Amino acid sequence: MPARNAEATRTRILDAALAEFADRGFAGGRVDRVARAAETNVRMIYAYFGGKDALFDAALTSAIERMAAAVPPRPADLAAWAGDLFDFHGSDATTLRIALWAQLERPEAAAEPLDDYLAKVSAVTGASPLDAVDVLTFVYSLAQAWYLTPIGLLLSADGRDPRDPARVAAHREALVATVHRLTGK
Amino acid sequence: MPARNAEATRTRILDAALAEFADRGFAGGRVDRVARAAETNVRMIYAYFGGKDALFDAALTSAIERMAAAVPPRPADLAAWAGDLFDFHGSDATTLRIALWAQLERPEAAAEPLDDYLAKVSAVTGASPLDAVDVLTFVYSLAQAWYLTPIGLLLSADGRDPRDPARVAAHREALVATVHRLTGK
DNA sequence: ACTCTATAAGTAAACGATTATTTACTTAGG
DNA sequence: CCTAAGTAAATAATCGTTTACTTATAGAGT
Repeated sequence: MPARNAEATRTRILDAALAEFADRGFAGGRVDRVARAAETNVRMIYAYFGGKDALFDAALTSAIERMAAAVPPRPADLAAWAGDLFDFHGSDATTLRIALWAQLERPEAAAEPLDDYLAKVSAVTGASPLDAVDVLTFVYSLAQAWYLTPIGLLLSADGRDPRDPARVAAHREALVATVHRLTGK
Repeated sequence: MPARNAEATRTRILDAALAEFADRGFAGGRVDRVARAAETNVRMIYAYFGGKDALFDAALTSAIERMAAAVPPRPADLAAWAGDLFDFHGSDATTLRIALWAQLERPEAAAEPLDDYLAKVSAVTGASPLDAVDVLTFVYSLAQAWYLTPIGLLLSADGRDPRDPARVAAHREALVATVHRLTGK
């Protein structure tokens, strides 16, 4: 391992950028903070990625590729797929957050990476009384619902602690059952 | 109508801030742009609201109060409520966007205003096999699903144009039917 | 009615701190 | 020793906030 490693530096920048943008968004994300977290300097970011815009897009694409790899499309069993997505977002909020931010701040860039992934799911949606794309948006949305709900709201409206693993597991069960019913059993 | 009107100026600032923050978020929102849109100057914003943080919170609360007034809670008919929410967000994306941004950028401030509103819905959830809070998060999420889906994704995955009113109406029907089934008919 | 004035409403400009981006320079390695 | 990798520092623009100032308006005292 040489002291100078372009590939490794690029990867460190990408990882740091993903963490930064998922946490603070594009407008709130700081280039010099990414450089410090990646143990390099801003000049390298511009050398490898061109600018803040391109860095964000690269981080977004990277995150969605990881999700696609960790949670493969399962068009034949959407309920199981929803459960997988739920677990994935529960173990790490990064992907959900950067995707949300992309949707709000850079809607053009938001579509492309998700496109390939979700298209595979909508391709074969089994036998449902509903339109395939409607089902897809519903299922994808249901899998995120828990994490999009303000925690303070859950704390006050629910009798149980939303951070309790048992509570989360209960919601997961409700999710899988709901998608099951939604897709026509 | 006097040339000097504190109440009117305050209202203009609040409306301009809501539009600005819904469009660009907290970090991306600019105080001087709000001042210009409100036909006043930044000093007034600090006189009336104290600072950017408090201005955002005031705009968020204002937006959710408008939503609560326009789409009253209907715990007895969640499917109809979901349809109302869908129509509301379809006619104006402001509330959905600023709420999403608040959830990402200011999670502490995000909960409170929504709290009262959604608590009323979850209070009486009729007869459902699922937990009341689970149902609430599902229904609220389903009503937003269409607008949280990247338009580019819909354009490529769906055979129909997602901006076509007929297509939107079809999704609305699917939404109401789904919530109906979800709440145990 | 009529000033006079205290105070609220409004404005312009500057301050100080950041921020994305670039220029100029240094160093390691084949 | 030449090129790619890495670094430091400057640039130029921007942004939230404050200071210092001006103007209108309502009400008290005559």
